[in-house]
Amino acid sequence: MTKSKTSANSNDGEGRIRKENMKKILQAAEKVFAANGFRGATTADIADEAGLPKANIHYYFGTKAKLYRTVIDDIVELWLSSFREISEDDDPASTLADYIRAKMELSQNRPEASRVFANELIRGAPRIKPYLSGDLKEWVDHKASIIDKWIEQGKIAPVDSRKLIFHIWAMTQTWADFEVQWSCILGNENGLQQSDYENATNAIITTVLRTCGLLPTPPRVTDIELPITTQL
Amino acid sequence: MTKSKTSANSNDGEGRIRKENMKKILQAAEKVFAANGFRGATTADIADEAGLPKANIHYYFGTKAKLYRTVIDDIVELWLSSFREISEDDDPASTLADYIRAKMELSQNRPEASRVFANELIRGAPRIKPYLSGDLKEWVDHKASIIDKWIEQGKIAPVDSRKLIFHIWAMTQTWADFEVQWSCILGNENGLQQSDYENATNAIITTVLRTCGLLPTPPRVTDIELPITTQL
DNA sequence: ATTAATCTTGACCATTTGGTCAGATTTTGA
DNA sequence: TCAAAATCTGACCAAATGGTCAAGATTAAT
Repeated sequence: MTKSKTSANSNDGEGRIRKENMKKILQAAEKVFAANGFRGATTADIADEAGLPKANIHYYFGTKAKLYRTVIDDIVELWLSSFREISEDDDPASTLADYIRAKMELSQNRPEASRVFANELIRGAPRIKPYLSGDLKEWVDHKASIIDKWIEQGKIAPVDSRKLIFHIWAMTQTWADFEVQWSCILGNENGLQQSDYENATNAIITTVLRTCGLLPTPPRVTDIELPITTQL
Repeated sequence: MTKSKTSANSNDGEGRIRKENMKKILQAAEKVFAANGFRGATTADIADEAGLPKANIHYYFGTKAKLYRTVIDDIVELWLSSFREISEDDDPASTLADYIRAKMELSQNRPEASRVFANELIRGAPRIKPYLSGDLKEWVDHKASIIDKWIEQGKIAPVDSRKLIFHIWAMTQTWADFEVQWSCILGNENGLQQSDYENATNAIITTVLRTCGLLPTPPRVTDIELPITTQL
């Protein structure tokens, strides 16, 4: 009735404390799960990383398994939502290049998310198989069908569309998952530089566009369709 | 002095029992470490997998860390030894194709080895950084220099040789590390088929050769050298 | 100011974990 | 055959782990 003083001087939401702490915990959890996998991560580590007592983690999330589940679900949502819709009328070259850039930005800005996911996959995806066979499969099927249409329309060279998608993922995610390997080999033990990501992005775009016959590169090239010739 | 009866009826080595058990344990350890990472793996799991009591594992390897170290070292040795030497006089197309095939065979036949390594890298490679910056960097530097010579000689199109190697690794190893993801998306929840590996191998070879301007594909192509054009 | 709801936290517990050990068993070598 | 060397293993331990809880502290709402 009486206009309560605040309740939200800037409407930053009900349960302010709750929201803030859950966020802190989720960020810490992503980091620790990325670095140790589900079994290797400890709630004590997560609590330390979040700067909260361990009991607090359980107050908000119940069990380690539920916390992990939340982290994974957030990542999946990020994954699926962060790429624009595409259609068969889009320009293949710029669409593919944009997609590769977006994935590389994720690798650079959210490497831990990528690693949590990688950990889960390496273990055989015990807790996300349904998602792989469901939403993710649908997503890939849909994108692949568009690529196939591009091929039919003679817009790009014949390629195995699903494998093209897989290999784009492999090349982009490797820069997050195995960052340490690439930085060591490039002679930078302290991590990759901005320029490394830029070069890598360009290299991947080049590879994918050449694969699709979209870059007038090595020897000159024009746009014709021809039978898929793969064997050496 | 007296010619001892056997000591090895078929010379399968001194310490037969020792050798056999260590092998059993190492195989079990590779599996368990691959599936759980170092911290997530338990010596009890490894013992079960090996069919031996836990104390036996410690009898042969001392600590979990030493066992892990041995597993990693074996994998590194396998890695570095399983590709033939190459020289600038070799034919680029067949050399690259052979290399990709060899890597894919490793992915198919020793997926757990690949996953142990992947686990280690995701964690920031705490125990193998020296190897990454040492032997592995040298290996890559050497191969990259040969690719660069091919470019100079006009045998292949201009490419970023190190990134080419990285991306070959990424594309080939993803079929071991993330097998479950690809099989789910391809609609085969029970794992990949022989034909999947074959198709993937061909897709990767195609991609790499097109990247290097070595496949007369999309639109027809002849073998000329031209300036590096990478930006979209 | 008061009270209900929310949040905080040290202490605690049962289970799991890496690792040890001493005594028993098997293998080896002459 | 027989003793030394190697192997085996159940029982055990201290530390770490996921999780609980009850009592206090803080915040929110009137």
